[in-house]
Amino acid sequence: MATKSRAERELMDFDMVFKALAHPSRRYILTVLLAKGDEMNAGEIVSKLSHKWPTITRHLRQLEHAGLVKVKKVSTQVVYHLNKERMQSVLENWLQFFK
Amino acid sequence: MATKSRAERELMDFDMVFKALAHPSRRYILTVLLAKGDEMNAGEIVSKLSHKWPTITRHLRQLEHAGLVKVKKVSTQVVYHLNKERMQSVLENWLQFFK
DNA sequence: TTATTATTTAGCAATTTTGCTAAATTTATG
DNA sequence: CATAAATTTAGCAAAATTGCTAAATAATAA
Repeated sequence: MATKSRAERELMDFDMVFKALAHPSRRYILTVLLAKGDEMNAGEIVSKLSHKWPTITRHLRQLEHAGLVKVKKVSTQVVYHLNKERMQSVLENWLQFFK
Repeated sequence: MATKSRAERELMDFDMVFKALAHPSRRYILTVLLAKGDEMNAGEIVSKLSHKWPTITRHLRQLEHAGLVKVKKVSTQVVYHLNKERMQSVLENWLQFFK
């Protein structure tokens, strides 16, 4: 029961990714990462938005959960970078249905 | 002040479309329309989901607002059909950024 | 005109999401 | 070890979303 079929996994992908993309701040974070050459630490991202750090931390976790950003820790800093391939593949899979 | 720039309109498109796609029932409605050869009236759509009519009416309105479905009245019936082109164009525009 | 069918609107309760402040955690540095 | 810097977690209040029932509307049929 722990294993999921390909179709089930695809449904979960759609769910996580579309939920992540539903909020303007999260979409904005993605475009900021894109503009900055796709690698920024949390503090830099926070400085680009008008919300408090904990709020943005949570948005970042949702993006991470959706697989749209990847994270690595560098001493005390947390570096985020875009996962463009994931964005492409999940949305293309969805669009495929409508072709 | 009433006119919006191309960029502003694109931002609104992203907002409406991604919000519409965020809920699994709404995505499901779109795939049901697709499977049925993309034209169904409200009652048929309702019969394919496990929610009450007013709930689904509201989901349909959100899809319409996002431009993902088009609506026409045929006497007492309301016929919905997919706007595949809109789905394609808005999502492709978004994906374009990440290429 | 009345009744019927198809659908939407109103309005409310439950749930989820968002944003905040304050406190905790983690790693490096003096 | 104590402090500082970067970030997350806890927990709460406000706002948004979802689903429901009951009532309203619109077009057609009897």
